[in-house]
Amino acid sequence: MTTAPTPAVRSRTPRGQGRAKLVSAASGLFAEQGVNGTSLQDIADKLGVTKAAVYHQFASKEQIVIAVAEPVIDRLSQIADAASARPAAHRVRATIEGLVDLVLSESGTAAIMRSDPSMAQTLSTHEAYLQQITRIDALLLGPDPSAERRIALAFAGGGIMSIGGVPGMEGAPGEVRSALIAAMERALAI
Amino acid sequence: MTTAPTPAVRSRTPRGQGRAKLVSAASGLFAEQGVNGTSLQDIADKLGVTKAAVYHQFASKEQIVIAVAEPVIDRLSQIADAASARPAAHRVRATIEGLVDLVLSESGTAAIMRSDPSMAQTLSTHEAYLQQITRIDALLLGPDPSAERRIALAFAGGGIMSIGGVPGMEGAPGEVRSALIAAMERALAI
DNA sequence: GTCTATAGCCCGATAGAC
DNA sequence: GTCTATCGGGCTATAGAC
Repeated sequence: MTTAPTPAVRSRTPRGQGRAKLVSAASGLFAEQGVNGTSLQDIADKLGVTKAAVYHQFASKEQIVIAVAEPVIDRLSQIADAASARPAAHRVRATIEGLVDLVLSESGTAAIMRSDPSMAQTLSTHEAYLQQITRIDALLLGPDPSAERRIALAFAGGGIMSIGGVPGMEGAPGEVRSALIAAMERALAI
Repeated sequence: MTTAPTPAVRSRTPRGQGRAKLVSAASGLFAEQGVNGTSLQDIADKLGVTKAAVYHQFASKEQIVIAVAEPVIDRLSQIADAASARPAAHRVRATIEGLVDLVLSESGTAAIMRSDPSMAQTLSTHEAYLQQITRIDALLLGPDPSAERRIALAFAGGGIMSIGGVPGMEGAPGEVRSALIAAMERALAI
């Protein structure tokens, strides 16, 4: 069949250059002030437009919250895909590396996705998010995990996702990455 | 001199049984909904009174936020005191044990103190908090820490403080405690 | 796709009676 | 120490012109 090629990721951004800018602005504000602490007026001001212009792009504030989270959810999916394709012995390491790279590049968004109450409530009913978190947890736990390892995962998960909120992590890039990978491997080593 | 004994901790709760109930109610709501997501009306409703009654006890919402954080700050101070009094070789372990006991007993409050943007803003100008955090960090870092250890501390600090937000941690109490201590020691071991 | 204008609601905070 | 009542303002969201 010679059907027209369907773009692999047409995504939820049908057409819109302004939409991407809006999501970027909202993401930064959410990370600084929290979701509840950020009004649509704040977002509009940062873009130099009015609230009504924002509402032309998104039907509600919750839709903006989802749009902010979606790139991170997509990357969680990619991390789980890549790790699952590797031999069992390398899956934990591959998952850890993927998560560290994720929080280093999307630090603010990753942090609020774990800790912001408003974001948490939205994501708790967002199937795509729950699916990917379940996959990541399963990869990090391995088969037949002990209670000790489950607790260590809760600890390590909170640690890695909270890194974005910590100042002074911008210094030597490669060093931060390897140190975080090492710390997470140690935390999970049981 | 035989002056009247000054109560060691008269605290900021001059007189008030209702005040303690109010702080307790606010603490729970802050943990569930975040500070920005909790209105004075929410707090008043949980107590079965009106907003005006809440304002009789606290002059502003920020004063409630500080009152919620204060017991945790006091315990951080006690942890640092106790750990500092021990031989250098035992200080890290003593600090870790203190922090684990703290998050297991004040889980919700500890979590929001690390992650809630509104709480963070209030605490960033609260000298008592900054002092105790500095002491705890110094105890966990030890003398002349490497960059690697500083990064591990940021990771471990986020992990331990976020435990309160994780479900399913209510199970076997002693087991959770020892598993968390072990995970944190491993994360910091460099 | 952006604007002005506004509806309708809830917010934090205050005044004053009991 | 709790109440009723209210102020001024910001919030999400909508309507409709350009």
